[in-house]
Amino acid sequence: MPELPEVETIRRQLSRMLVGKRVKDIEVRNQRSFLGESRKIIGSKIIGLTRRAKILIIKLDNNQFLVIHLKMTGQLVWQAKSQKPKVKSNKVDIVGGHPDKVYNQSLPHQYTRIIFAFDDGSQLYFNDLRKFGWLAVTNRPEKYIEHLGVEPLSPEFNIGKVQEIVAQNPRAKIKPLLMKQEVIAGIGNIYSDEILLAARILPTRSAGDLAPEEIRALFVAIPQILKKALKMGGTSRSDYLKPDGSKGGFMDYAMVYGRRGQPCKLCGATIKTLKLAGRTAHFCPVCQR
DNA sequence: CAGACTGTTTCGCA
DNA sequence: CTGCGAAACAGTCT
Repeated sequence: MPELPEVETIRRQLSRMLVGKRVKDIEVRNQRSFLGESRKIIGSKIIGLTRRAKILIIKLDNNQFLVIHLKMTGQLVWQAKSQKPKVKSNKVDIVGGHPDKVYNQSLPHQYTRIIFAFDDGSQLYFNDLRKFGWLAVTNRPEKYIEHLGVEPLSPEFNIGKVQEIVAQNPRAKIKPLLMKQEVIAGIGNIYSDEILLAARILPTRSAGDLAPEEIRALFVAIPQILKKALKMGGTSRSDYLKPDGSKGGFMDYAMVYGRRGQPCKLCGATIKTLKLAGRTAHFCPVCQR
């Protein structure tokens, strides 16, 4: 699924496409993908999009909100009036997981769970192969985000905050800690691996064992990696697409993620993996200590 | 062919 | 506290 850079990319693109449009109709093709009552936003106008962690929040003009979590395989693909479907493959190498081809077909398709129609004839498709993602209509979007930790690209994310996080979780392994949404919001498996390489820290290290200079390296690496990914439009491994149907470009820049057995781009040593908290951690045994 | 894997999150249990 | 496994689900990889 999209992590913070992917969701932020989607937010920026969708803002341009959706703000000012009125919701004309909503087709719920999979009931479990939709929470709340869709009729509460039919006829309402979209006035803004915000993001918290990996959650997208669309504000409407009647004090209702559409809250979206794409989870593992969710996509939001927008299509202008009477245009041909824009989902198309490009020359990104697929490393594994889900191939393009299940999603590379005209819309809607068998994985299209929700379809929004707007007053200008454009449409927004929510596709989700594994059905883990969801959309919710609510007048209290806070309840979906109040448990989340600091936003890593906000001013509140400073060196003191990182020191505090480490001090409060001394026994936690650093990779699972980075992915803990109630601690730092928005980092998932890909970027935790990339951040730890940039900071030269092994994923198995305990937070409490980090030297002050390593804590500083982490503080620098977190926004640095996330901003770089944002600049590339996010990472497309297989499922993730930007709302215009194109792919993110970060995968080509990944230093460790998805590169098991390949040479480290920094030192040439072979990239290794191990399982940590149920997730695969990729790391360079030479660069990271 | 079976079992292991996959970008997430939450919950129960050890 | 910490961490693991399982559960939502569907498809590919080994």
